[in-house]
Amino acid sequence: MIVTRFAPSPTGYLHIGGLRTALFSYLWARKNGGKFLLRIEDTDESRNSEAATQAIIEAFAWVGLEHDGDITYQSQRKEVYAQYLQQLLDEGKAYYCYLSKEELAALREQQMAAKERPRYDGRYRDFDGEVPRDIDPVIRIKAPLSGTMVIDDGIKGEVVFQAEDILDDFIIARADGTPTYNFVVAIDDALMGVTEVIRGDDHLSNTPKQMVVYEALGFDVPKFYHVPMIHNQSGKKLSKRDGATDVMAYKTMGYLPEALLNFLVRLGWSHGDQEIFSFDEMCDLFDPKDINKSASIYNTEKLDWLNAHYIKNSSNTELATLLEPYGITLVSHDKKEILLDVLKERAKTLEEMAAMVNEIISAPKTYDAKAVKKAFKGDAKAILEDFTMKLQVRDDMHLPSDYHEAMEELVNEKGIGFGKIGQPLRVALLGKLSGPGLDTVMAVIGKDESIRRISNAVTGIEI
RNA sequence: GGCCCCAUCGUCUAGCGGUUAGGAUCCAUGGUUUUCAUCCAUGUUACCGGAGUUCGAGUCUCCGUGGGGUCACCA
Repeated sequence: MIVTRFAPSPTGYLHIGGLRTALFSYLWARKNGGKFLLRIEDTDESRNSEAATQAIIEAFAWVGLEHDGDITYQSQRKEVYAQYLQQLLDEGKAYYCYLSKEELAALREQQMAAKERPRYDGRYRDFDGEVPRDIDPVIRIKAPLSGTMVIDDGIKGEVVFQAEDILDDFIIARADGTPTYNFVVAIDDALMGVTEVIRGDDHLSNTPKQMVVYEALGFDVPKFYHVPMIHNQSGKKLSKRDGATDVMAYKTMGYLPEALLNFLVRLGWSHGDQEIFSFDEMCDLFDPKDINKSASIYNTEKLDWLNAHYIKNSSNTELATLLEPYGITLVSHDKKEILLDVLKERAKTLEEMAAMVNEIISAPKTYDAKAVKKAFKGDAKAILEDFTMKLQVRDDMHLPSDYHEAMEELVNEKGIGFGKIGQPLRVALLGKLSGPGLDTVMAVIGKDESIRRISNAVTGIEI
């Protein structure tokens, strides 16, 4: 069975890049009828926070990625790591190293000065002399110091490292006894039964170290897929400092989770020319072999387009609910269908849509000066007053077509173009020259409110 | 700097030895719309450079160049 995982360290919100690798892992598990596990890498107590863990869970919930089984917390597995540490010590595959931090730093400086690669020199590897007192030792693992390490990566292909280029006896437990990342990752992935590790390719150079651990402990090495980074506009690795990378910020800005996922799945992955993927389609079609080898630049132009697409295809009931966090209450509005039918063709985000609702529902507080100048010339006011009379004599005004007829009648009687009435009317109703069809606007706000706004404009606008 | 990865329109990408190098987005223009947006149509724009292999190279090889990642008692 295929088992994948997402293993964030809870140091802040979940960001876009993390969500994408999580999505890839999720899809690959679903596609294969396998499991997708979630592990919180909270071994560094000084940097972790419970709030960050909650933020990650909240983001997962919002986009609808469900992990299988319970969440694994590394902070709750200290005994497990201690046990394997002891095992390696007992088997002579790891050893205590009494080199102090200061001595290590000095060694590194010396090597750098000599233009050598900074690395631990192995002085305690087979040490049987007198052990220094007053030093809490770290534990180092015996790594192969020659030979080649080969990663059969599902995306990059075969990646070959020379052990002497990249390895030394690296630290697997700190002086305070806590285990380090490369050690616990390997243990947890093995114990959790993870068969496919899909992660950012910034981890590619960590992989040989983890392979050392797998081998020392006799675990099977999983299949690795190192996904190319997402870069920011300046071509560097996308980080939390780049802004607008908090997944939940996209909710606030009015993006739909299906749009965000569709956007992310196409960043670095493709299935021919297809652009639109439903969640089910993604699960069905995703394959890591179709992931690109090169990094992509983060650019949300396409996200806006996708979001507009998914808004258009949402039901009015769904939209009414989604607009509520923006202070829009439409459930009981008798013209909500008409309003939403029109607005969902126009909005790129829910936030934008909410603003559009407000522009229609509430009377304009100000009139755009340019719009007034353009629309209120000649006999505009007279035409508006004529139109008011047309409205007043009509009953049963409900549909946009009812208002359209009234406008049509007026332009026909007066022998004028639609613009003659449309322009000033638009300013009167909305305060500006753009917006949805006037017949729709009037149908939504009703006859009385329409007349009120027109009369306000006629008396309130100075020409 | 060492090691590793990468390289097609501005951006996301298709291509897997023979194509007028395709799609999407963005942008521009036209149509639809009383306006704006939507929608539809059209258009501009790309194989990093150089050798080699081959009848033929965006595709394979090598060398450059450029970009990125990583080198912790962080994860």
